[in-house]
Parts: sequence; C-alpha cells; structure tokens
Amino acid sequence: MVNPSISVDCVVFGFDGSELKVLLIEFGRKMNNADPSQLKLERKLPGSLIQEKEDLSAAAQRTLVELTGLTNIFLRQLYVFSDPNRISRPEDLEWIKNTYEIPVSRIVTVAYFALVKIDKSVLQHTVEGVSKWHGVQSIKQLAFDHKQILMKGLEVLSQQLLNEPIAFELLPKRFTIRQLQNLYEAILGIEIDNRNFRKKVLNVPCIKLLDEKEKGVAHKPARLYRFDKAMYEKDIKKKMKYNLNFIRFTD
Amino acid sequence: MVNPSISVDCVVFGFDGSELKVLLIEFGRKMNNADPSQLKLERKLPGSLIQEKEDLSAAAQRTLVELTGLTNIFLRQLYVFSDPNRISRPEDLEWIKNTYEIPVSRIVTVAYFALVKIDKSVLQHTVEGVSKWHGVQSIKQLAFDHKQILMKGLEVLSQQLLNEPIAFELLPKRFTIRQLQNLYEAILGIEIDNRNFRKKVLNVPCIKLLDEKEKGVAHKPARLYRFDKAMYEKDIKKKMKYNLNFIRFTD
DNA sequence: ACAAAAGTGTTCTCGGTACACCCATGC
DNA sequence: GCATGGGTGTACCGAGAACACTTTTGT
Repeated sequence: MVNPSISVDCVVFGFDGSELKVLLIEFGRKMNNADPSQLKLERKLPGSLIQEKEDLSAAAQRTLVELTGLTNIFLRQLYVFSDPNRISRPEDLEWIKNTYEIPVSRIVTVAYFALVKIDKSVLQHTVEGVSKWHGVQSIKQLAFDHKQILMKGLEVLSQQLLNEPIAFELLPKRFTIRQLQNLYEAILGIEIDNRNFRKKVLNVPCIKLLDEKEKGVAHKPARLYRFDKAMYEKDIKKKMKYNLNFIRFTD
Repeated sequence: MVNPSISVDCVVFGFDGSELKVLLIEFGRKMNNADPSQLKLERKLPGSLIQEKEDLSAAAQRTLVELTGLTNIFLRQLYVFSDPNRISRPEDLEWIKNTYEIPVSRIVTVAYFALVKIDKSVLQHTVEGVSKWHGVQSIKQLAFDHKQILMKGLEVLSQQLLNEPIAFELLPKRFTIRQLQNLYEAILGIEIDNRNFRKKVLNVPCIKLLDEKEKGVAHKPARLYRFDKAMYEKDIKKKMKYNLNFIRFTD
C-alpha cells in the first residue's frame, strides 16, 4: 500500500478596509499536450507538500513566507480534506505530476487559514509575485476542490470572529472604530448600529485609545486605537465566566 | 522521500449520568525482547491507519463500529497532530512496527471526537471487547501523545457544547432536565441554578415535553423530554440573528 | 411519616436596541 | 461654507442571576 501524500493549502485572508480578500495563485494549465502554448488560466489556493521532518504548521508557514514575506503570521488549522477522489480529474492529475515530479497516488490536504494585515510590504510582495488578492465575493471557481476549502475557511472565520478577538489580525496595529465595524459588517454580512458598537467597544479594557488621530482625511479625523493582546491574554484566564447565555442554540 | 502514514485516533466520549467518560484501548507492551512474557499495561485512544480509497471519516467510523457496534455515531474532526517526533520513543516505534507489520516512517494522525449514548448495547460491546470506559478525571497518562489529543478533545467538546446542541448526542433519546443539567455541569465544570436552567430549557421550542415520566425512582418521578433535531435544523436557518453579543471576548 | 429529588415565581440588574443631532477637518 | 464621515446620550425592554419552599413518589 502506498501512503497518500500530505499537503497543506492556505486560505489567506486580508481586509482592505471594505472587503474581505483572499490570496490566490494563478497558474496556466496546458489545454493539451499537442499544443503546449495553449494555456488555460486557473486559480488555486497557495499550498505545498509537506517535507520530511516538517510539521504541518511549519509547512504552512514556509508557504506563506514565500508568498507574503511575512513571518509570524496568524495561522490556524481549518479542516482536513481526504476524499480519495478529491483530485481525480485528468487535468488535475496531470498538473500534480508535472509540478511535483514525483509519483503521487493521492493527496490528503490539511487546510489552514491565515490572517494578514495587508500593508505596503505585503502588497509589494504580492504584486511582484504570482499571487494576487481577490475579493471573496468575486471568486467564482477555483482549481481542484479549493472552492470548497475556501467556503470552509469563510465559515470558520465567521465563527471564530464571533468568539475571539481575531479581527485585529486583519487590521493595522492602529485602527479606527469604524474600520473595526466595517470589518465585522463585511465578513459577517450584517449591519451594526454605530453608536451601540462604539459603546460596546469602548468598554473593552484591552482596546486602548491612542493619542494620535487620523490624518489627511476630508472630514473630522478619527481617533486611533490599538488592541492590547498581552492584556487580553492575561485577563482571559481569570474570566472563565459562564452564564446561561451558553445555550446559544436557543434562538 | 517516503510519505508519512496517516492514522485516525478517536476520542470517544460518553456520559453515564454523572461523569464524562472516554473509551480507551488497553494493550500490553513487551518490556524487553528477552522476556516477552513481561507486559506493561498501557492505554491508548482507539485508532487505525487509513486504508486506500478510504476517507478519514470512513476510517474513523470503521474503527468505531468495531468498538461499539454502533453505526451513525456523531463524529467530528478535532485536530491534526503532525509533529515529526510525536512517535519517537523506542518502545512506541517498536509497538507500531509489530502492530502494523509494515514499515512506518512517520505517522500523522487526524484526531476525531465521537459522542455516544452509553446504553446497554454499547456497554455489552465494550465489556466484551478490549476497550473500557474511563472517567476523564481519572486518566493520568496515555500511550504516545494521546493524552495531548484527549486534552484537545475536552477543549473542543466544551467549546462546542456552549454553541451547539450536541449535549443530546450524549443523552438517551428521552431524558430529564436534571440529566441535561448534570451533563453541562460535569463537562464544563460549573454549577448551574436549577430553576434558571429549567426556565431556559423550557423556552427552547425544539426541546419537547413527553407524556411519560421516570419510573421506579424513590422520589417524585421526573418528566421526560426529547430533542427535536429536525425542528432545530429547520429553524436554525431562519434565525441567523446576530446581536452585539458577538464581541464575546469582552469579559 | 420520612427521605429524596422534582418542580415552581419574583425581584433586581445589566446589557442590547433603537434612534437623531452636533463636530472637526479638507477643499 | 459645505461636504464628509466622526462622535455622542437616553429611554425601553428582555434575559440572566439570585434566592426558598411545596410536591410527588418509594420505602
């Protein structure tokens, strides 16, 4: 029995202030071997086979460093896709064979999702490279089963956004309340009352008001805030406070 | 490069009315080759290498049918454990070699957790077999990195118990409010006010009062309820109701 | 009749919701 | 001075939390 190969694929999320973005790799696929110049352009999630003596998260990080130039990226396991036929279309098998140059019987992929602050350095990297940011709404299809992986990524992202302070991984270090609100609205697809949102956010101790304000905008400049992660992590341990709120499946 | 083998390991949870239980496999390990009669008794999570053309969840289900006799078990992915050295102690390598009788370079394991109603049929199966139920509190150590997997299982179980109606997977079809409360208290390690709990539970439309009552108890017999899963799943779609409750990392 | 667990109601408090106007800046 | 988004306060309502006694059965 031949063991399956294991790959990691990464759903890399970014937020540009108004829309949730995903980083995709573009690649050309030969339409037929007779005329190799005919390429069909396709998109896929960034990914890689894992190497010997390499952890899955190490493999994911390796993939992401190449793509974004960033180390210390927020990265979490998403799900494992293991359908024996998940890569079975002839053109997919062909591509795998050509790309990895080793015999591959079957690929089990562990999907990760990453949260990235889209700043100048990342933009430069991604503009220069083969990867490009795409608005999630505009993504119609992806190679292999990557659309399915993306959907899972969106599901888990929404879920975790509701329960953990991961929004800040997508925002600049210094951000405005409005940016934070836009992020929740865009990802969750909801509308939030701005006054209530402010009230709520300003009561969170680990969201700290800074001295600085926005600059160069044609309206009243917004105050900047930062998320005090260290404080959050210190506090969270004490506050294992449950309330009956927990039967959340109620409504 | 040799591909890693892929296994599934299952954290099988059950609830006996007062304590959270886990199903463990007991096995003897040779202390040394010179005297094979000396066995060291150890415990591990049930698991198996995946087979060709087999999905991970299929592999997990296959493992569980053998153990519990049940099909249609509640089963979810937990986490992937992929540290290249997760199985590196000489005795672990030895055991793997002897058990699987194929060369194994490295094992990446996908952990699943399962929720089981411990009823007569399951008890009979597990009593007869090599697996045994253990109270989670009493589990001191497990073979390989299985203790770590178990801890992850507990973490995810608690988490999901707070957000989804999975408690009912651990209870008999017909249950009392008190049983449900005990379950939450035992797994989450909290105390809940019985009156408030009842108020809350009775307001959940998909928890239905039955005509029957408990029998043969030396006190006022409790009413029995059932969880209407179909109703829950129908309703949940409409009710994608968000409130500002969502910034849950607040407190 | 007594032991043992089931079942029941009220008050308080806190946090979510709805809602409309003035403020600071760039042009 | 005007357009643009930033920032502020109040009243209502629903749900969680705290808390103690009566009811029904088996023995």
